[in-house]
Amino acid sequence: MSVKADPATGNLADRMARDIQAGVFAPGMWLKQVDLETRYEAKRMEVRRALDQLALKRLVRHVPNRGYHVHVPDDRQAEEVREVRLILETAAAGSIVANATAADIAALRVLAQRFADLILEGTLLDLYEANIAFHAKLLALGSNRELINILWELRGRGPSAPVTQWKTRARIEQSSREHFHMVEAIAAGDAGALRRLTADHILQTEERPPAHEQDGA
Amino acid sequence: MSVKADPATGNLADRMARDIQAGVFAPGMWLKQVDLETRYEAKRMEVRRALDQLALKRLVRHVPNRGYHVHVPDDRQAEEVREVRLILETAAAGSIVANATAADIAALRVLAQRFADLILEGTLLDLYEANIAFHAKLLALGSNRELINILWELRGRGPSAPVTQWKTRARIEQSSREHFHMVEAIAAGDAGALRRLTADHILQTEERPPAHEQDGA
DNA sequence: GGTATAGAAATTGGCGCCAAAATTGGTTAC
DNA sequence: GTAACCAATTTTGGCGCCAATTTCTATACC
Repeated sequence: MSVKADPATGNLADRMARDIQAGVFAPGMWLKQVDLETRYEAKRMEVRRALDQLALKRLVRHVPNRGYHVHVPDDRQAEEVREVRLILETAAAGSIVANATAADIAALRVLAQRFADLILEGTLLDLYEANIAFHAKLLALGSNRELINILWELRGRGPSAPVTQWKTRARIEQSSREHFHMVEAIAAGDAGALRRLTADHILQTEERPPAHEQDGA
Repeated sequence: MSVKADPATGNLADRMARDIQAGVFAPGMWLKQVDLETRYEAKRMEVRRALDQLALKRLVRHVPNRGYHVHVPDDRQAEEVREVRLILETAAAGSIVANATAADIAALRVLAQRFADLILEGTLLDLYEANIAFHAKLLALGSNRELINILWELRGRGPSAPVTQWKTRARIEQSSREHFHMVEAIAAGDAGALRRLTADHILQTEERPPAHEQDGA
């Protein structure tokens, strides 16, 4: 696919963020400004600005006089990010269920299906994009925009999905099943089930038999 | 007061952020680069970089070819920020209580007392600093650093305390009392009480009679 | 043969200058 | 007297150049 000619500064940081998340740049890799210039067809200053923004978001680390390299989250940080995501996504579950219209649910089913289809036919990058699309649509249903923003930002801080999360085909397929289960929970108006499924999805715990007990918090 | 000669770039953004929060720059005010240059004794480029960082943190807004102005959070956003803070700070309460040593509690008492003393003797800015110090020490007890970072950043996004939160002397005194109550809850090892007090502190609800029922989530 | 050192190439990062755009103030026409 | 228009000043923002620092390479010495 061709690189779109969209040289907006803010957009460059986003594009680079996506590429980092998608695993185009390996963790720890040094990002040389000249390379980025040619790769994104951007001016030197835009590259520098984008790198500063990414450094502020902790996606890259800045070492004075050495440059910027892709940040490698240690285990502790990864675990902490998961914990915060767990807190916030479960907190958002209520309003997601409350706000979802029939059209929203249909759209989510389409996105979940697209992800499922791409397991066989698509590349890992396609899969990554489809996953992002599903979760974007899902989160957009929440009523608290600040919460959504933070979650979106937080998603970038964890380890990139293709590299560490989707290690095995089985794991990807489980993710896909979880997507469908989440949609069904929303369709059923069952916020508690959505919370439970979201927690499993983030923590990547093994699939449970359908539980009926009400465990709050 | 003299401006310290600390021209670290990242630090400049923080100093400006503090000044915005403290109300030095009125909401909506245009921040002219030359003024900032002289005020902070910084180079033009540092100012620009700091402004970009603040724009990314949503503390200022950037209008192309017009400049940067202090962001005015609308009511909806302010409410949403409060909601997220509520979720996260109550979530942190558990580990705060668990981690607090006797020395920590003593330190918190000192900081709460300093705030109380400054109600009479200090300026509004002193009060602001003391409040920050208390909450910094409090949050630092949490074990999840990511959560602490987000909360700290979130604090900047809400309306500045002196301008909108501490409207009346009575309100400030209630805040001070709540500080002490929070310390006592920690000393007693009562996470539930700390959660409740934190919620009240953020929402600025009226003081309740000491409740005993267990209301989770 | 391996290591240390010096020189060369490359990379980052800062500074100043200048053009484009906007605001201000004054002047003129209606 | 008011409104519109035009000129002058101010302000932002981009571009290119160059210095400081680091990394790579080749040579010499142990």
